[in-house]
Amino acid sequence: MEDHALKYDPEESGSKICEVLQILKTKWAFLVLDELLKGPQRFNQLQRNASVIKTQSLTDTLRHLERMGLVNREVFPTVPVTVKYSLTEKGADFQLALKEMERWVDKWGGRNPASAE
Amino acid sequence: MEDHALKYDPEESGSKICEVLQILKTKWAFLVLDELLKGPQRFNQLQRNASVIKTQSLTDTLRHLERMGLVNREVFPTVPVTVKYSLTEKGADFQLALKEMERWVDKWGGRNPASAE
DNA sequence: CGGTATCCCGAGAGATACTG
DNA sequence: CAGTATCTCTCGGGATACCG
Repeated sequence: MEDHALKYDPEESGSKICEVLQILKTKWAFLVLDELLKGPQRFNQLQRNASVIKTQSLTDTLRHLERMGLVNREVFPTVPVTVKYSLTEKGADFQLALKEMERWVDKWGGRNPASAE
Repeated sequence: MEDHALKYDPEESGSKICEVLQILKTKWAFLVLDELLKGPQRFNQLQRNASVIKTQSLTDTLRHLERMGLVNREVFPTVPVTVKYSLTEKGADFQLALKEMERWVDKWGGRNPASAE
């Protein structure tokens, strides 16, 4: 399994942004983190709230974020197993970046600014 | 040509983050924007400074960002053509998000915090 | 409920060569 | 210099089925 996707070295490329991208790995990470900011959630909740993400991608993303230390996974051995996902301090701290991006998209919309079209 | 990749509707998915991801489209966008924050650059400069991005991907990304209104492209009909890429107001405004991510990666590093490994 | 296991496809991205 | 044109290939990710 291992870490795999290190096609380039962040240090070498000279950009911290690269490092961020590698930690998050896929775009879904942004979405999952954003979703978990609303509070801890169980797997199915996440799936419903972020329904654009498919089961497999969601698991992958969660596992990855867990390994990167952004997400906590707690298992409760109840009758049907219950699993709670929550943000770690590291994960929660990413919220400022997310909020900034939301502010940005809020301000600039999806398209060109002066495009009357 | 058109807009193509709208596999899901941002509104429907309920997340502005999705919208951001669609505007940027690929991870390279982050890197290119970050690079252009240092000032306007010509194609080859960008390629050298962000050498992890290959020619084709760089063009794609630049064209995309241009269409999304984040980047300006100016052509100077000098002897060998000169092309200058710079950020638009919209593009430059994304810098806060980038800086936030850099602060974050700076603080939390690439790995788990308490991971003694 | 909370996943894992597969199969499959398309797009992102690498490498190389060529052009106005 | 600043790209475009291909070709290939990997991998993210969709769909579906099954398991503890």
